[in-house]
Amino acid sequence: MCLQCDYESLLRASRLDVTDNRRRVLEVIGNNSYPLSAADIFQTLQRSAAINRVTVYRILDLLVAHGLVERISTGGRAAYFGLAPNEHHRPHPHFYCKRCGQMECLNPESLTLDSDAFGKTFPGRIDKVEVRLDGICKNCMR
Amino acid sequence: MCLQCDYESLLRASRLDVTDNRRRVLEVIGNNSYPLSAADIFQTLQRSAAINRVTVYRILDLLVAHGLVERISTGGRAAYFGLAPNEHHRPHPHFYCKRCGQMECLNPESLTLDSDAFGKTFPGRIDKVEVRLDGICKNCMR
DNA sequence: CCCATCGTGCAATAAAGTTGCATAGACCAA
DNA sequence: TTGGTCTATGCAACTTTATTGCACGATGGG
Ligand SMILES: [Mn+2]
Ligand SMILES: [Mn+2]
Ligand SMILES: [Zn+2]
Ligand SMILES: [Zn+2]
Repeated sequence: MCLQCDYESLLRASRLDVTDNRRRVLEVIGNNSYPLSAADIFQTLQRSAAINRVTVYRILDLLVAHGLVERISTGGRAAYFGLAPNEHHRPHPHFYCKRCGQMECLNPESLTLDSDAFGKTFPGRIDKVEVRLDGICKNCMR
Repeated sequence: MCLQCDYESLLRASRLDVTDNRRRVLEVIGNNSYPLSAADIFQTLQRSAAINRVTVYRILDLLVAHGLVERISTGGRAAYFGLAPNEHHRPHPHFYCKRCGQMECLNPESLTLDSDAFGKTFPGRIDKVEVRLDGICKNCMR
C-alpha cells in the first residue's frame, strides 16, 4: 500500500494518458500490501466495474514498460505485479509461499546485497535485481 | 559443467532407479555450463536418441523433487534447470538476458547475502533463495 | 466534417506445462 | 514357467497463462 502515491500523477509523470482503466489497475496494485497476479488484479477490478482480461494484460505491460509497476517472478507459472521501486519504495526481496501462492514483501534491510559494486565489473547491462525466497508461509505451516 | 559429479551415483544416492532417460537428462543438465529450459534439454536429448517431451518434464520434476536439479525462474515464461547446489556447487546468482534468453551462472562470491540470519527471524519455512539479475548480456549489447 | 490515433473488447492463437490412459518391461511370489 | 504387480515411458488431450489480430467507438486537430 502506498499512501504517498497519487496514481494519476504517476501516470502523467510517465507521459501516459490517464484513463479509468489505467488508473484502476494502478490503484489495485498500489493499494495492496503485497504483489498480485494478473488474475487477482482482473478479479478485483471486475468487482467494481467491467473490464476485459486482455485490457488488464495490456495495461500491465504498459505500466511495467514505463517503470511504474514491477513484474515479479514466482516459483510458479504466473507473474505477480507490485509497485515498482521509487522514492517511496525501496527495492526489496519477496517471499513466495508455494502452498497458498501468497507473496510477501520483505523489509529492504532484511536482506541486502551490493549489486552496484557487482554491476561495475559485469560486462553487460543489468536492469533489475530480483531476490526471492521460496517456502511455506506462517499460515500454511500449521 | 560438473566434472566431479557421477550422475548415476547421484541418482542412486537419491534412491532413484537409474534409467537411460534419467541419466541422460541429468547429464545434459550437468554437462552444461549454464541452466537450460525444458525445451533446450528436450532438443538436445532428441539429437542423440528419441525421447518424449512429457518424459522430460516428468524427469525434471522428479529430479527437482529429489534435490538433484534446481528449477530457476527467469524474467520470461519458461523455467530453466541447472544442477542443484551440492558439495561441488555452491548456491549462486544467475544473470538472465532478456534479449537472447541465455542464462549465466554468476560467481558465488559476486553477490552475497546473509539469508541464514534472516531465516532465524522469519516466521515461515524458507526452502530456497533465488537471486536473479535481468538485463542484456555482453553479446547482445553491441 | 475528415482523418488519424488511441484505448478497449472479443475471438483466436500461442507457449509452457500437466493429466489420463495404454503398454511394455522388470521384478517377485507361487 | 506362470501370473500378478509395479514402474517408466509414450501419446493425445487438456489446462493455464499470456499474446495477437482485428474491429469499433471516442477523441481531437486540421
Ligand atoms: Mn514488494
Ligand atoms: Mn548456475
Ligand atoms: Zn502460504
Ligand atoms: Zn543475450
